[in-house]
Amino acid sequence: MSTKRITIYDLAKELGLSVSYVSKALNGKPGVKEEVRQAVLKKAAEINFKHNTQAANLRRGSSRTLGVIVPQINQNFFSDAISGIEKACTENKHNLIICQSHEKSDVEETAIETLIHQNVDCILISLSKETHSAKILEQVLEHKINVVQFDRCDENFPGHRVINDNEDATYKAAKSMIAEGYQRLAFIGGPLHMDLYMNRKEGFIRAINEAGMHVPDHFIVDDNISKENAFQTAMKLLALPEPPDAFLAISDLQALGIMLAITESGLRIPHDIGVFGYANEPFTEMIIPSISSIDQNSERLGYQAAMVYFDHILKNKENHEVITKIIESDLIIRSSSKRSQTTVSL
Amino acid sequence: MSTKRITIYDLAKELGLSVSYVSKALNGKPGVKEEVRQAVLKKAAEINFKHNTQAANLRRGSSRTLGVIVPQINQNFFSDAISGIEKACTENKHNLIICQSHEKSDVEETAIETLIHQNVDCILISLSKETHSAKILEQVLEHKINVVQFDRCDENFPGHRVINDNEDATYKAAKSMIAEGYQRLAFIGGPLHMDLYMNRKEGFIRAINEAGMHVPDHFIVDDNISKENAFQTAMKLLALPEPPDAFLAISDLQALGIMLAITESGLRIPHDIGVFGYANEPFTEMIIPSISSIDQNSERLGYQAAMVYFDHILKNKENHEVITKIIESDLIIRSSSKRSQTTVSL
DNA sequence: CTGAAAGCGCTTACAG
DNA sequence: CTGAAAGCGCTTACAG
Repeated sequence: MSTKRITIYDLAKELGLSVSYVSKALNGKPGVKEEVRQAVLKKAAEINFKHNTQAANLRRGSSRTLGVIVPQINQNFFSDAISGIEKACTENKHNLIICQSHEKSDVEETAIETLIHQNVDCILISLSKETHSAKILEQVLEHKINVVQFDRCDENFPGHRVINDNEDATYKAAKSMIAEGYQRLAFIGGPLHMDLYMNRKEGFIRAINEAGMHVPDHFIVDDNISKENAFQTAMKLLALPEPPDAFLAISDLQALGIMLAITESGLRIPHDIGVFGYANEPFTEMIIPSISSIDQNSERLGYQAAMVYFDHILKNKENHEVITKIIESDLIIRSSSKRSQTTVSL
Repeated sequence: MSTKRITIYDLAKELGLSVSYVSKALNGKPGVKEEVRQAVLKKAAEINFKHNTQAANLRRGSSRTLGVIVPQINQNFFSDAISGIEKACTENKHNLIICQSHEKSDVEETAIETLIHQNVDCILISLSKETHSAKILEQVLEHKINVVQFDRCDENFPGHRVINDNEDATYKAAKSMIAEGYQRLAFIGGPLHMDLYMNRKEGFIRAINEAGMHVPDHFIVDDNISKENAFQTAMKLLALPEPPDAFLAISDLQALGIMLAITESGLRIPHDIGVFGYANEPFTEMIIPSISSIDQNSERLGYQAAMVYFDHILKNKENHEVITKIIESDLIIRSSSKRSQTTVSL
């Protein structure tokens, strides 16, 4: 029943040429007369020949395929990063296999195994929340597969990485809030075992110190990553005799939780209390008041992560220099942190 | 420089067995002593052998890989559908290659070419907005690659499809608005060359007719798919001497644009005007007022699309029956269409 | 229960 | 400019 696939043999026979010559013609290798090449291409289209990439990969020893593992594709940061990776792959004629870890380190390990089995040339990875140490990645290297970490990296795993200017981003966000006249800033952070959350916290502290401000210890809350946690924490802080008058969060969902708490406490945003989010998720500009946030330029980040492979690893195989690229993020100031001039729009 | 990959030959040599026997042991084929199988597995782990899936696929003639093409992965409907497809693939030990058409039919064609080159066993596709006819899919079939369409299908291309109960969803939504006391319903639709938009329109009309209501022709506007278009249209309709008192949209972004127009016209939602969206995007419950919408159960839809391949195509190759699965969607009634009892929450 | 041999569809030295 | 042969890493009849 299963009709056989049309191969390069069929093509060669049709044309009365040798298989190896046809292969060269198809691949645009030198030493093939241009007319012959055109004839081969024409006949290929005619008999509906499709090159079998997998067979070629097997012979060539490289798959021309990258793998990417992210916690979740349904977060804009990651789907945009993937779009950037895709773009780099298309430009460089590579394929991409996308895997999700769903924030679980065992699923992450399975994904890595799969990508090894698939013989990918390089794995781009943003670690799951659960992953405290990226030892698995060493196994990948043993298989001569390259690794580029992006966004969520393990600092103990030495290797290429592409990240945001996390410290600088929160530093600038905090400074902008101080400039708006907020005096008692609180910081709602993430789990400190992840570098990026640590850095975001440090940026906040730097801005505070530079301004000569004092922030009570209990105004800095780590490992508070969900909307619900942030809501609870904000409720508690707002009930204090001396509550904060501004919140800096490390995610937009946190910011949303905080805003809910502020409204519930009968206070106004940004008049009484200012709020700053992180990631610039689409909903930040859809709600009222719109949420100030930090755009991570995630598509560019993804693109650059893939380009570490194409520009660097692929081109100079001897050079074992480790690359670190920093992608600048942008401050997006909207209503939620703009005390000086309150505008309301949908 | 490039250390050679560890192959089944190395494994066989280490164990003093034949290559073919080791292969059988690894694949759990019958006719291998259990102790031998265990020994092989143990040694494989020991010398860090990783099975080369691509080589096996080449020999076996099937890639055990599915390909999925969606317009955009950064829309929740699609990323959730992909999660469902992934789940089905994992359960059935298949791999998945994800491609985006970015709503362009030429990119879509390239993606299809890529998947053919990758020798996938089946392509799951939701067509791009630009694709008026899915002739390319016929080419896929010529290559003995199966096709399952989901969500956005070409009705002229005969084949398996998994879709929502689009007609029923808008029918129910419209009925719920009528029950809330809205009298003059308007429908802001999509491009009619896509079945699903046509069906959504038909559902609306059925509800109207059943209620014995009259809807003026200019209250039904097709091909108005963006937020901006919907905004403009709503502005125009609201300026009429006899404006609508409710809007049914076929996307949440449209609903948002409509709400903006209502607010701008100095009217209140849902008191003066009701709004119903479609797709149940996360932001619908984040804004005030929250938007009533239709949950498409997209993860289940994706899962079922993949299961058409696993349950049906893979298992009975002789049986050429064409499958159509309908995934029921759920009405999610929130503030924007609830006139009887107005609740406000963040 | 175990193994020798052919072949999946290509590409890459090598030879002419 | 053109071609014959080997081999990428597996699996699958077939034979014993």
